[in-house]
Amino acid sequence: MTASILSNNPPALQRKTTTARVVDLLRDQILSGALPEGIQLRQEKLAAELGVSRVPIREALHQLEAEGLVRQESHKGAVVSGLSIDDLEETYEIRARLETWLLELSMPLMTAQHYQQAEEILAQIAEDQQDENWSSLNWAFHAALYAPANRPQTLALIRKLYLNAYRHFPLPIRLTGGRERMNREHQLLLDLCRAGDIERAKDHLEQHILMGARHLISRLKALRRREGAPE
Amino acid sequence: MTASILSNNPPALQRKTTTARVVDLLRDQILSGALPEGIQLRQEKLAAELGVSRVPIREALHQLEAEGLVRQESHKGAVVSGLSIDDLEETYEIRARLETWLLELSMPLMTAQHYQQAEEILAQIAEDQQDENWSSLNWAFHAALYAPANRPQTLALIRKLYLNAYRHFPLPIRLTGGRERMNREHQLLLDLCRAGDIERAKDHLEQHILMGARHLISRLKALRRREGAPE
DNA sequence: GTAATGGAAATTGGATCCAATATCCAATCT
DNA sequence: AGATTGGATATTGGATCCAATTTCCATTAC
Repeated sequence: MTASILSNNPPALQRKTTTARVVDLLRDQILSGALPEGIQLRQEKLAAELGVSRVPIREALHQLEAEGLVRQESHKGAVVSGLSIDDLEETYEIRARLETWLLELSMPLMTAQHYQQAEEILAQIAEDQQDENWSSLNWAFHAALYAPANRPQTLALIRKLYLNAYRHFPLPIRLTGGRERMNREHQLLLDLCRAGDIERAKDHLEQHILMGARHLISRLKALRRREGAPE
Repeated sequence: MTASILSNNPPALQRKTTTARVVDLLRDQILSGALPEGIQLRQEKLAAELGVSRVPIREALHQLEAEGLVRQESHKGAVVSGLSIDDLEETYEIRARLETWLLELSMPLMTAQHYQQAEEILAQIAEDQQDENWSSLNWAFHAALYAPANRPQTLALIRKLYLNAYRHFPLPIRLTGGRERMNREHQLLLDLCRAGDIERAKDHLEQHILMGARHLISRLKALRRREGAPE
């Protein structure tokens, strides 16, 4: 390839700096799993592939390190970081706490329009037969439920946890409980919201999140066992 | 001054990279309030003061940007970021949620040793007449209560929120409710833990956090009103 | 007098060059 | 043979140099 996966320069104005675009690109690749956990990120290689010098690469790596997506050691370079099983479990517990809270704040403020919007996202999920956009649609559904709570920082935090937890898994593993169960749970959650039953909705959401975590973790454990002792 | 606030090189080995030390230094200065919200960070000036080239400065700024401590715009440089009042309030709400949760997990696992440790921190706070270490001791007390829960990620997250919220205020403002009230609340919280009364302990902790937020915010509002419209 | 314009100075962004450290492999010693 | 050492190679870290953008101020037009 010639120069530049990056050079999709917006025709009119190129507002973003090279470093920022490198950050965005690498973040996408990591969160999507294209750059899997544990892989070495060589500065020169990346620079060549993206058609830039090493400087923006280095600045990008520092930024990603602060975001927790890569780890760097002094003269050894950058590696895409992973999550231990304990970390993963904890991440889901935090999500369960914060999401049930946002739902509680949100429910009294929900209007027909909100229900409508959530319903549409569920319809999109149903249409998405190949699950190409499953992850982002799933997030969109959750986010739609919490929107009325108007807690942008919390929402951003949860989103970060969500993406960071999911990224490690190839798609088949993410849909642990099966599409149908997921869809049923989402629909039930939305129905409980419509009914205004805050307690049951919270309980259900908590189960939804923690069950997902449990399935994911058991699959992951099995996977890692099969692979022997992955360093 | 000659070269280098940084050059406290550990006599034996200098393990850390220059960039990392710049990050640590700037983070400390920002979180301690030495570099106040809104101040411009000129790369060349910093480089000269620290006795290094601009490269590690730039990498450090990118890292701090990812941590949310500074904001950068394309050719305009870096500015120490602030929190809006809404953001501040939200931060405290998140803390209230997560900390009451950790306390709930923690309490059944607490032993005499944990009580002892917390008590010692309270003693240190009492001794610290000038409140030099008030902020870190206050955090240490909270962290000590949550230690048995064994949720390192959550604890790190809360700590980050804590520091990021407090940094904007000069010390007198932080101790909004007055030393005595703070100490009384801490002592009561610890007593409730000893008594094993989870519900009351959680309630009290929540009030402790949210009241602190309310006082802080009202003081801050007054302060900003007095200053006219600070950009 | 005020607004607009042009250009110099200041500042950031990116590339290249050099130094420091780590890694790898062959030669040597036990 | 296996461990160890020494040096070549690869890779990262830091400094300097150049280009691009913004900021500021003086000049000009109205």
